[in-house]
Amino acid sequence: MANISDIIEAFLLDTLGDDDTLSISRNELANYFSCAPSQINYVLSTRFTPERGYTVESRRGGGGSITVVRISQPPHEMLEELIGQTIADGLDYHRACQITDRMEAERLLSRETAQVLKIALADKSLVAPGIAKDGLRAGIMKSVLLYLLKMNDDGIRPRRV
Amino acid sequence: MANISDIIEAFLLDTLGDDDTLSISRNELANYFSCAPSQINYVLSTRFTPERGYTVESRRGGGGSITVVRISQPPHEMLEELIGQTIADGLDYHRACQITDRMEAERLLSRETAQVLKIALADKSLVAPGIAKDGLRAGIMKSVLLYLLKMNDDGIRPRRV
DNA sequence: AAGTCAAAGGTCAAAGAAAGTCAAACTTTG
DNA sequence: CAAAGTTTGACTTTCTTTGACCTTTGACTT
Repeated sequence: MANISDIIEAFLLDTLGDDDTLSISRNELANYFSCAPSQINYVLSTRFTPERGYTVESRRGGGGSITVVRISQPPHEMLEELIGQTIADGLDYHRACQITDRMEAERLLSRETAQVLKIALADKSLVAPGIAKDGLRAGIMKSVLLYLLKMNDDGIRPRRV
Repeated sequence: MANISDIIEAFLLDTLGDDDTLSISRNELANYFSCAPSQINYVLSTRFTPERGYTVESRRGGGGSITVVRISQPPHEMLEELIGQTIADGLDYHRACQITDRMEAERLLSRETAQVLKIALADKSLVAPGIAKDGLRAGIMKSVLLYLLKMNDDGIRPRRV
């Protein structure tokens, strides 16, 4: 955690607090952290992405600024979107973690469940000689997402399968 | 016992002490012990395995580092037993559900997590042409069980995998 | 209204900083 | 001696930092 990017990310999240929008000046921020202004763009484009539930807007010119927006989306919409992305063509572990983290952040999964799901989807867990793990992962993830979608749609508490 | 790997292992264990996570810089460590950086990977992959109660996380790039996470100090008997059975010769869905239910009953898993796990282990989630699903299931279940040793042993907050 | 210009922010690629992989060489051990 | 375990180093991948150059915008002239 000794890199500037993480620190700036933390700062932004903290400043954001419970609000869902935050406007700042790129130059001021860069100055505050004594880094190149483009560093701010780097942080924004790697951490405040739609995948993680954020959007960034900005205006140039005098008095311009950057606005970070937390996206709020109804659960089933988000799930559908994630399912769409998952079907595509396999899911590597990294992306699987992103999706899981996102679901956790959106309270669609408890911390524990998210954790266990990640374990289940890890390369180590998927012992499949000669089989594309990414495809396997996609299949599992999709099932889980569909299950959550269903739960969510009819508000039923999870029960025996 | 005078080989570097053992010494590094001892050092890490000692530094870990009573904590359950330890972050270090691979290069610094290698430098400290005057060995090749990849030696550290060797130590981690042979000694800090899930079987022995550890997992390892890492990040590359500037400010990157390696984190060793202790899953469990003393292996828990019931889980060990289950793991043993699981490794044996594959796991059909039915048996997977039994184990999952048992874990739920033992309060090792919440209802939600148990549910999601079952979904993940269902036949239809495991799209693997020509691969023994039972073997796959065993691998996944084994990983999850190993992970759970930690929550059970010391109720520590789950963290990133 | 058109032109000018400084003040924002944006882009991109190169350099730097870690960590990961893998196979070959070497050492121990049964 | 053969098998198993270690050690090394060359090469790869991923992530971060920096800086040079580009585009947009609004205010201020003329």
